[in-house]
This record gives sequence, C-alpha cells and structure tokens, in this order.
Amino acid sequence: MSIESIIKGKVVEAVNSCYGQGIDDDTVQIQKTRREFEGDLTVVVFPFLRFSKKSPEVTANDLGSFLMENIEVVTAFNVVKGFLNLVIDSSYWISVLNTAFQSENYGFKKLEAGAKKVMIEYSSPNTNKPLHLGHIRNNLLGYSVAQILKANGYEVIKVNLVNDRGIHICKSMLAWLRFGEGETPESTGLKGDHLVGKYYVKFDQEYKKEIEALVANGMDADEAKKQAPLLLEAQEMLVKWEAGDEEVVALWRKMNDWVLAGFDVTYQKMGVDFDKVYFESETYKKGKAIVERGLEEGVLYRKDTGSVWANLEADGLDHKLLLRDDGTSVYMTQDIGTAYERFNEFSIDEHIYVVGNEQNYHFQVLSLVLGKLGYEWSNKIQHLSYGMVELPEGKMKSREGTVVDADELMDEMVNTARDTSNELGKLQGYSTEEAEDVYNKVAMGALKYFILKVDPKKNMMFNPKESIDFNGNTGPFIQYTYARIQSVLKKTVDEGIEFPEFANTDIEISEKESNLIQMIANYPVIIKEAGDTTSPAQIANYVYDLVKEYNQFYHDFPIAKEENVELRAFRMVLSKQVAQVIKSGMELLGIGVPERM
RNA sequence: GGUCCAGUAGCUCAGUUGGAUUAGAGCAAUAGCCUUCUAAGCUAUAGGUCCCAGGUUCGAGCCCUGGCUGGAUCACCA
Repeated sequence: MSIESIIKGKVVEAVNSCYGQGIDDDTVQIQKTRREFEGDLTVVVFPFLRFSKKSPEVTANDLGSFLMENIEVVTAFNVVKGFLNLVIDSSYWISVLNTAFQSENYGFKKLEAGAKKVMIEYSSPNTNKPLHLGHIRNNLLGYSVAQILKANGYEVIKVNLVNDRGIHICKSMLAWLRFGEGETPESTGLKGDHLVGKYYVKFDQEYKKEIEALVANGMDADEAKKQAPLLLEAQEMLVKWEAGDEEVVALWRKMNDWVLAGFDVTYQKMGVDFDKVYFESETYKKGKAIVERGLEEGVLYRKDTGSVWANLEADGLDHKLLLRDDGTSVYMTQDIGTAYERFNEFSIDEHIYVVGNEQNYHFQVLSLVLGKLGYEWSNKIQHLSYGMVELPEGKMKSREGTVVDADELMDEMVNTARDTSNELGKLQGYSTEEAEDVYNKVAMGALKYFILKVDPKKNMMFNPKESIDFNGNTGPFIQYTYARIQSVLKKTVDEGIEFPEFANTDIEISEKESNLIQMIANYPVIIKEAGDTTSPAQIANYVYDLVKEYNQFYHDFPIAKEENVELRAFRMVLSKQVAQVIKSGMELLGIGVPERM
C-alpha cells in the first residue's frame, strides 16, 4: 500500500476522531510538498473546515498531531496556512526504493487471465506513395500506446489496415504503364514505395498538363478536371480492377508488392510492428449485409434513387450515406463491417483507432451509426485523434512536394548523430557495428521523443533544425543520462565493489535523494495515467523530469567515489533503479537506450 | 453558417480530481563550472496581461457563459 493511501485512510480517521464526522477518501487531497517548504507530502485541509468549524491553521494542527501519533513513518509536521506538511522518515523512502529495486518489471502490471482485451489500429497507409512525417507520428503513437496498455496489464492486439485499392492506386499504376518504361525497384535501386510514389507524382503532373491544354481550348476549368483523358482512364482502370480484369489485377499486385516491401523496411527502421495486417481490397465490400439489416429494421432509410442513409439529426448531425445508388459501399460501410467482425472474432473489450483529427467527424458518425444498429459495443470504439504535424514553412502537401519523407528524415537523423558523436570523440574502442547501433538508437530516440513528448491531440510544429538538437528536453539527453549511470556502475565493478542487494534503511539521505525516490515511487501512477488517457506524452515528460533531477544529483554527489560504504551502496542502488526506470519508460515510447554514447 | 479541437516566455512545449504572495522546462541570449564517477552535463541572470470580458468560491492557467484568433470537418472520395 502506498504512503498516500495510508495517509488518506488516517486522515479520514482523524476527521472522525477530532470532529465526529465521517468523510470519504476522495475528499482527502495529498500532494508533493513544494520545494520551499519543509516536508515531503502535504495534506490540503480546506475541505475539512466545514466539519472542524475552526481556522485552517488550528484544523491542520489537530490533524497533524493525530497523524504523527498514528503513522509511524510521519516524524514531524508543520503548518503553513491551510496546508499540513508532513515529514516522512527517510527509512521509509529507502524501503520504497528497495522494493522497487527488487521487483521485476517495476511499475508494470502483469497480464492475467480475464485481462481487458484491446485492439489498436494504426499506420493505415495508402499504397501509392511512401510514408511521410504525418505517418511517423501515427505509427509512433500507435506503437507507444500499445506498449503502455500492455504495461497496464491489458491484452493488446496491434493491427494495420492497408489501403491498397481505390482511384489513387490506379493513378500510380497508369502513370507507370505510360511513362515507366518497365522500371522496377531492382533496375533503379529505388525502394518500391518510392518508385511507385514517383509515378503518383508523375500522374499529377501530366494530369495538370492535360487540364491546361483543355482549358486553352476553351473548356471550363472544373469541367476540364473531370474530362481529362488520364483521369477518365484511371477511373476505367478502377472499374476493371473491381471486375477482376486479369491484366489490371496482375499489375496492381506487382506494384502493391513493391510498395509493401518498401513499407516493411520503413517499419523496421521505425521499430514498429503489427500482430495482424488487413487489406482494404479484402474488406471494402463488408458491412453491406449489416446495412441491409438496418434497413429492414427501419433504423436506416432508402432514398428514391436507391441510396441508403442514416438520419443523425437527433444527434445534432446531418444525414450520412451508407450505400450508393448503385448499391456499392463507401468508407463508412466498410468500417461498420470490419468493426463488427473484429468485435466478434476477437471478443475485444475496446477498439482504438489511431487516426488524424481530420477524421473526428467520421468516427463520431461511426459510433452513432453502430449504436443505432443496436450494437452494445458501439461506445467501446475510441478514436485516438492526433493533430497535424506542421513545418515552419507551413503545411505539408504531398502533391507540391513539401512533404518530409520518412525514410529520408530517419537517414538524416542517423547522419547527424554520427557526426555529432564523432565530433565529441565518443565511442572510441567500439567496432563499426556497435557504433552504428548507437547512432541509430540516438537518432531514432531524438526523432521519437521529439514527436511523442507533445500531447497527441495538439497540432505540433516540426522544426528539422530543432529536432536534431541533442541538448535539453530531448531523447538523447535522456539516453545520455542512462549511459552515464551505466558507466559509473561499471566503474564500481572494475574497482571490485560488490553490487549490494538492497540499501540499508538506517542511513541519512539528502533531500535530493529523497526526491528521486519519491519520483521513482510515482512511476506506476504515471503508467496508469498514461494508459487511462492514452498519452505517451505523460511518460515522456515524466522521464524527462526524473532525468533532470538525477543529473543534478549526479553532479553534486559522488557515487562510486563515496567513501562511506553504506551510503555508496545506497547511491548505487538508487542510480541503478533510476536507470531501470529510464530504460523502462523509454521502452514504453519505443525508444532504445545505449549502454554507452 | 453548424460541429469539434487548440490559444501559457521571442520560439517549441509541460502544467488531469481547482490549492501555497513567486505559473514551470528546454531552445535562443548573457555569465560561470572539466588534473575528481561521460561537459550530449551542471549553475546563475534575464524573459509572462496564462487570448479577452464577465461569472462560480476560502482559492481559477484549470470549471461555467459570451466573445476573439488559428486549425479541422460538414462529398454517392478514402
């Protein structure tokens, strides 16, 4: 039981004993005592004034006396206004450290039978162009949230829904047929996704030329956009594809394979993976049966022209199309179908979709329609909506070439990490392979941390110059602290000091050390909060605060060089435990930590 | 126009059950600290109308109402 909950319980008793009032645990507020006051934990007494009918100071003193008598580890207290500051004995904190130190997977809940089962869908790329910065945020968020939910004891299934069909794919295919001259990834040395992306851009260029030509001949601009031969041909191709035309399907398969092979490389570099991959080419017709049933039950309605709609006016929205006049499905129909299948097939308790905030409306509608159709799990689908990534020059536009390519960005980060490391003269004595592994960890750590430290729902600014900065609130700053701890601990081994199994609780420790233990004690709480709010940013900021605190400690206190053996043992345990929490927290973000850098 | 989200230091961001006369970090700026465990570090100075106006109360960056600014969205596209 944590010290907070013990104090809470005793405060309830104290109010009862002093004022004869029964109160609820939740009315007791406990917080960390602010730096400028003496004490470790603070009870806010304002809520109890209506029971005590005394001034805040007197009330706080009443409660303080009771707590000191009834909780062994409370050794002193002081009162400032309505705040009761409690001093907790250092032996208590050291025992907390020992407990953390001796537990395996500290802060994590184990996966137990009957655990909550969560499916999380992320990435969801289109197979007509390579991944860009926006996808990076999506992938990192999805992967990290999955890690965090696992740490909360959930069973997690990571899935990817690949959008491998539609007019945009046909555009790349058509451009390649027309202008590709048989190029392949092998013949060009390009990654498959980049090769296909090249022709997607090519399509757009040629398409624009056709429009201009038509307009020059006197056609209306809007009409020209619809009548351009290339577009018509692409649409024709899509019809052929849906009809199963052998040639088109074969080409589609070939180019999709190129792209998917390219994605695999990118995913691997990014360090994300999936338990199951779905393809829209296989799921896009799903959901029709469900819609038909909804129609029979009168939950949905059919227009004269034949299309099927849901009326969401009662929920403050408009009408939403579910089947076209010709009876074909739309995006929403497909999502209804796949959601139904997933809840049935895997009997999941919750489904999280990691999708950009431009689709907030879509997911709001999805949940409402599923509710109308009578599925009790309609409120178990959660849209983890994240903001756009903006560049200093403005927005990213794939057609205008102002995107930041994922592969290029990652490569650049690695180069910068390599240069910086060499400049600083680190890693001497490492083999090339070992060194490359470190550059990779540092580079990806910088990129991942930079993105994940921001609250998901906010739009974020990606400044390439700042992102490769390795000082301050960055991934490498955290990794560096970890590496430094490893270095010190290695030194103790070299000097023949045996690593202690636990720290002696009788020693005197400084305020800085006590603070560090209290932060460690808070780690499980942070994991839970990050899970409840599906926010990796909470982990990121926690680890940063911990590291900042540790660096100050490191600067001011000797560890391996401490002469007092008991104290040295304590600091070794403390340092090792801080390192463990850093490593563990970074794992939750999908970031590796090097032993040396 | 309707709906949703955001607005905190020059810049990028923390600040979640409302708590301490003094709202925190980093970057950028200035000034210090390497014969002592990794200086990718530490310390100090400076930098604020928490978008605005009301309201709720012992107490509001946080809650409520109204407004301002920016973004997203409202397709027989996905």
